[in-house]
Amino acid sequence: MLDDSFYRRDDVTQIARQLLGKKLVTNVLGKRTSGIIVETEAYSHCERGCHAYNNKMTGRNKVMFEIGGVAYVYLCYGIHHMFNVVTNRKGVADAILVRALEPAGGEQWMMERMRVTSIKRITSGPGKLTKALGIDRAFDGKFLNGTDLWIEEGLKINSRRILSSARIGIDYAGEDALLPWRFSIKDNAWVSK
DNA sequence: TAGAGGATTGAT
DNA sequence: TCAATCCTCTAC
Repeated sequence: MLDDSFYRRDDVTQIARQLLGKKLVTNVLGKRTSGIIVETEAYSHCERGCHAYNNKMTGRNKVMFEIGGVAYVYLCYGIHHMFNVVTNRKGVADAILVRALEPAGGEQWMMERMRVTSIKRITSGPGKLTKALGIDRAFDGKFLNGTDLWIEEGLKINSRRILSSARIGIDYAGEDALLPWRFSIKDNAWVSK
């Protein structure tokens, strides 16, 4: 279990890098599933790609303004749940989208939830990993140190193995869409395409 | 209160 | 390339 101080820091891109290799665990209806985080994206209230750009608070994103260490979960395209880690101090809306995991426990439950018989690419995308781990909006605003959702130490990732690139699917953000705030583990097969 | 659109995915 | 699918936000 990570210490609260891990999330309550100022530099969201630094935390996004350090989340790579950590293990995300859920325990939903007695089915424990987990995966190593292999891809993240940082979002800051200072740039237009963020739901809370310019400190705009709405019913959906208000959890982003909470203290670092809680989950921000919302529905996208009416179909997919997105899981984010809220960072920074209360009132400062920064968050990190977890985009892909490498399965690391409970694969049989993930396959059951996804209705597939192979673990191939089962968590390689933000909408897929939430479904595989049973994450939905019931987790929105929950602390990441609970008994049904938490993040713990996993693998040590050498900084030379971390790639950075532009974030996905935020063309509306103008030049902020070009910020290299997407981080992934080099040559990992579970990174989204 | 109506209308537009989204931090995606998988099939065509 | 396109539809699925529904909640959120904005404007009227």
